[in-house]
This record gives sequence, C-alpha cells and structure tokens, in this order.
Amino acid sequence: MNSLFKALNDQTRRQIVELLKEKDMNAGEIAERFNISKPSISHHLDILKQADLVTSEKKGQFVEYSLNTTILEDLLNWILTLKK
Amino acid sequence: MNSLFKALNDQTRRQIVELLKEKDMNAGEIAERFNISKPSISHHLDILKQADLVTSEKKGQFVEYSLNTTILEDLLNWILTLKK
DNA sequence: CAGTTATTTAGATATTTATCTAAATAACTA
DNA sequence: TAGTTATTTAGATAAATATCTAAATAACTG
Repeated sequence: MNSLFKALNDQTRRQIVELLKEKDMNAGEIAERFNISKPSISHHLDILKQADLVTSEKKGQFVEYSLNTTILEDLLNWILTLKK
Repeated sequence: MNSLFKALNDQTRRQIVELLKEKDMNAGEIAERFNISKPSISHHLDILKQADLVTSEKKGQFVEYSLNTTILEDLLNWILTLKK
C-alpha cells in the first residue's frame, strides 16, 4: 500500500492516471500534456509502475503505458473498512 | 484531494486513522501506541486535521481526536471512476 | 498560587522528492 | 551506416517532510 499511496500523492501522477483511464498512451504523448520535461514525466511513470498502477510495453521506438486498475482493489477495501 | 492524499501517504498517519476507527482517543493515548515523540504525533494529527480526516475537541486537559469518514467519499468516488 | 500533566509550537536536521539539463540507449529510416 | 526520433539514466538542486529536543501554553490539583 505504501507505494500506491506514494504514487497517488502527486497531482501530475494522478492526472496521468486519469489520462490513461481514457486510453493507452506512449511516453511522448503523455509528456505533451504537461509543462514538465520528458525526464520528469519518465520519472513519474516509473513511480506509477513501481506501484503497479501502470504497466508499460515497448512498441518499436515507443513505450506504451496502460492503467492497471486491479491494484486499486486493495485501496478500495481499505477505505471501505474505515467507513465500516 | 491533495491534502487527503498527502495525509494518507504516511504509514504512521494511516495507523492513527485505523486506531481512531475503533474509538476516539486523546493525543496522549495515540502517542503511546507509537515509538515516536509526542510532538511528532501532534504534527501528524495536524496533517490529518488539515485533510479533514480527523476532528479534535478539547476536553479539559485532553484533546480528543475522532475520525471523519465523510471526507473519504470523494476519494472513493475518484477511485471508482478510474475503475469505470 | 505552585506544581504537575497534556498538548502544541519553535527551531534544527537529515532524508525524500520533484524538477531540470545533459548524456546515454534504443529503434527507426534514408 | 549515419542521422533522427523516443525514452530513460545520471547527476545536480531546491523544496518538502518526518523526526527530534527544548520551550511554551493550557488546564487540573493540592
């Protein structure tokens, strides 16, 4: 859960997650949406991957990122038990 | 949402939330549960308050903390929309 | 009132983090 | 193969954060 909360504790990363909810995107397409350098976006993607919130697949020159929502199940349950 | 994610991005604070789920507790009782100084716990409680995840009420010498789960509604919905 | 107890505030410090530029790696294309 | 494009890695830096000790504040108690 630690890496998941860490991943979500950043506005940019949450926006990336929201983008990937709509459709898979490669690193460059994601970076275009932000006024942040590509290396920084790459770093954010890495943190999202560490949390298993996104997966990546090399497609030729590009690296395509996808959202993995299954990992949110644990978070959902944690919140629900708090609400009893 | 920013302050909420920030509040939850810490093991100690999540544990405090879990403690308060069971019952209201004063600052000292909470601090007893951790190997962390009282000022540090006080600081964590402040961050939880900023996120509106807990409320506090002065009771004589003591300050009693309670969990506020209503604020989790937004988080829950955010996660659910990701899962579509 | 003086002393004790509960909690927070202040100030310091070490660690983590978000960001950048420059360079490296990898894959495509003429 | 040489050049171009896509992405990541490396290294640096400024800001945020978690923690501590010491001091301040507030409330109870004899």
